[in-house]
Amino acid sequence: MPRRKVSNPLALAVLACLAERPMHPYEMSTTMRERGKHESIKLNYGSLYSVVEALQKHGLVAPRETVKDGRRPERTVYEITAAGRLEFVDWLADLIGTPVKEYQSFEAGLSLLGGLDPDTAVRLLEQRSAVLRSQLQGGLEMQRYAANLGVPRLFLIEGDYRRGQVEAEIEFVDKLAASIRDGSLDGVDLWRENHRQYVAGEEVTPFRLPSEQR
Amino acid sequence: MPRRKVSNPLALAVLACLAERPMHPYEMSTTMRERGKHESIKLNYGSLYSVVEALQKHGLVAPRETVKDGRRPERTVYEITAAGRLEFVDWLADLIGTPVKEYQSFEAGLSLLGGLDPDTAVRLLEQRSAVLRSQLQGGLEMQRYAANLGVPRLFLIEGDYRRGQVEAEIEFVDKLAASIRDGSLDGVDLWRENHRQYVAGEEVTPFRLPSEQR
DNA sequence: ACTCAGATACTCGGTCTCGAGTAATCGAGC
DNA sequence: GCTCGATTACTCGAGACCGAGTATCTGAGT
Repeated sequence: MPRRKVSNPLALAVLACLAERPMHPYEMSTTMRERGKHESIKLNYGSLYSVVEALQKHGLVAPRETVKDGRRPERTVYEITAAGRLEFVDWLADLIGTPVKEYQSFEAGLSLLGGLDPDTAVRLLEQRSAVLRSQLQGGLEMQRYAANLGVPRLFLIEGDYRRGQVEAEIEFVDKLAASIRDGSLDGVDLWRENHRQYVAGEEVTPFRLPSEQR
Repeated sequence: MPRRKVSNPLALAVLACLAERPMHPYEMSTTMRERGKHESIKLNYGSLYSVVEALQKHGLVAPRETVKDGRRPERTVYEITAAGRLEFVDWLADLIGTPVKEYQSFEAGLSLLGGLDPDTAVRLLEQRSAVLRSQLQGGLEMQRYAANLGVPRLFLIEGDYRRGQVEAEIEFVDKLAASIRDGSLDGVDLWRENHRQYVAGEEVTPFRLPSEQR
């Protein structure tokens, strides 16, 4: 059983919306989009409806009324319950106060970097750096624009966080590329040799710790 | 249809293992653990076997032999195919060269930070910072230990990346906590006022852009 | 020689996720 | 007043994911 009865972060966003006022699911989705929350919390319809249903099953939200409007599909308006408010702050506190390990695809890629040849790796890292830089640029403009509209910084901190992470990643990527290029990274010689064997069709001698040497 | 026939990163690790030599699934799992790859790529048995099956279905790996050893469950040894090798480098190149947006739970939490009261938020951010610092410490020791054993840096870069990300996060968290505490973050006054209303049972006046003001 | 923890090797079915698909209504423009 | 694309609002089934559970074997200790 997962730590929480409903574990999709989208459920937290649903609780956040309903903490403000009752809504029907589709309205939650538009609200989230308007406020840019979908940049931080994955939103898709399938999950939205199943998450609301799950929240209801656990008594964290409750249907308040179902409006039938012409022959349109009826909208069910939900409200948050007392238990839902508790769950909301508890969950949120958890997210902020307790870091959890998350698996990122770039990290996965890095851990297998040896599977590429060094020159290709450098080229790709440089490409990544360039894309990250332009994303960073875009993010900054977005933030300046929002600030101009008068949105308080408080509502833009996710962006600040993201920016910090991207900046750190750029720094890392650039340094890594450089250290492969100039051979200063410990292990590149070995790496180069392995790939030479590989393209030559020879058997590749995998790395062994001194202690594992037979 | 996802970008790749098999999209679980674990499949990439499987290809990486088989690129080295034929193996049976369980051996892949132990190999990954020995090399610490499970820190970067989520590994669990259920996924492992279904992923191998999926790879086989798409012709990226093929069973080489099934060994029956006493009355133990038989082990099926797989090998990588030519198509599998192509997929491996192509996928890996993609992971390294092209950043993708990933949803992190802390970012989700930050985007809803307004749901906590400011003083609680500060307390939780301080707590997070402390945990991150100790994780960072642990990671550094691990790395020093591995370096002492003679593992080339090349095989530890995931850790370097992670460290950079954690350091950036600590910096962000500390700055954010400070700016809430001393009130220098634009929007805290509003935030405080909202929570005052909230605990007083008054109706909370949500933030509106000047342009949305009625 | 017996026991029992730990390693080996995998299976299974329930839950969660996804996103394309459906179907009705609104409204701008001819 | 008609058409067509955008918006509103939700449904559904295929497939991914998970991790507890099963069954066997090895080997250290008594």
